[in-house]
Amino acid sequence: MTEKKENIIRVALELFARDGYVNTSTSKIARAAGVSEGLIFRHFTNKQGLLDAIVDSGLKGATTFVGRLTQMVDAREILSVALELPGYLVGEQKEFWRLHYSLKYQNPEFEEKYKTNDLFLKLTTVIERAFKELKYEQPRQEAAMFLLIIGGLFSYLVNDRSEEQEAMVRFVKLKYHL
Amino acid sequence: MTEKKENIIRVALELFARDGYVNTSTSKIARAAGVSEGLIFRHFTNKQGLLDAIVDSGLKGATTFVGRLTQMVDAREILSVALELPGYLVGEQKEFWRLHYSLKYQNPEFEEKYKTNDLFLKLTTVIERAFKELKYEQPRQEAAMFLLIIGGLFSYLVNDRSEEQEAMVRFVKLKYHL
DNA sequence: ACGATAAGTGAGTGCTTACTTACAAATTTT
DNA sequence: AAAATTTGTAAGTAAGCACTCACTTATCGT
Repeated sequence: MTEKKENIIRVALELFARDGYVNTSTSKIARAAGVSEGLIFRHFTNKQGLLDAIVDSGLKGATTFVGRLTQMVDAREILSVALELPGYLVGEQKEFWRLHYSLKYQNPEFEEKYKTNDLFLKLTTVIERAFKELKYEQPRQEAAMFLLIIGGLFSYLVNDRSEEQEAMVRFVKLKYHL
Repeated sequence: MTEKKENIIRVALELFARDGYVNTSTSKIARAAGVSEGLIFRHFTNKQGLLDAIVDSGLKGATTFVGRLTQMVDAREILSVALELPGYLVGEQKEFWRLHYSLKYQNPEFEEKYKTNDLFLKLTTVIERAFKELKYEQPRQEAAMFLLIIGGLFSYLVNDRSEEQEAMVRFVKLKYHL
């Protein structure tokens, strides 16, 4: 991976996250990255290809995190670590997760295309298992609600409300005796 | 309001919600609405003006609903009705709420511009008051978490998952003894 | 019936868009 | 060191964009 190619990816993520995918032209990206516009197409074929490269690399962090979760055994630990998922992921890739949300509500095919639902499903399964082990009466529903809260934590962080996110994590841990 | 003007608004909402604001050109709207493109600008000055008209009218339902909530006295009724907010609003204006979410994550100035935060704050206040009256230990945090769940209900509905939304409403009502 | 205002049209306008092409320079392979 | 491949550029291109303008048609108060 040449330096210029890395530049393109880095700058494109920045602009996509700030202004949105559709509002960011390839000429803007080229200018900001200090390369010719043609180079974008040499490396990524088209604008969508550039987005694909960004999303693929961005989802890796989430995939490994969820992978680690599925291997844990202690139910309380699973729930506790799952609660820290948003803070962990957004902490090191905030721009990517902003972009993720803007794409999700703009492009209906987004989720299936990048298989974020698979990831989500895995997360659901492992959380449901934890609630089952903790003898909650409706583990499936508990898991769904827990995931709603985790989703909310994401949106806190993506919208620069990290204090509220931290307070909420503490509060939820208390509520669930974690 | 002439029939053609109404047509423009209706069709534009449909296309904005389906394809996104930026991806929908004024010429497409004109064609789909059966009017000349110039008429859009005669009535709404520019494309943003058309969006403003759509959002202003779309937010009215939410405003009156929250207004009614603030006048209720019974704490349990407040929480119960608040839980039905997403179903009620999305039920009759699903396209608008899809659009709302896509704009929210695309345009950073969206919330302040249309004052949706005011609405959200009012909702927070009334729910916190309800939890206080019900003698919950941390009414502020309880309210924040309750709102996270309500936000999740919105995203269920906007993504065509109404069964999950209904199941969740029932489950939450049970959990909070509503 | 008339004059004014509002509603509506359609052919432009200049600009930006994603993308291509022909070519040059750098790097790697043999 | 020659050949082949990869990386890079600059100047296009056609299509689409939001918006304008000169104009016609309909509505309506007097």
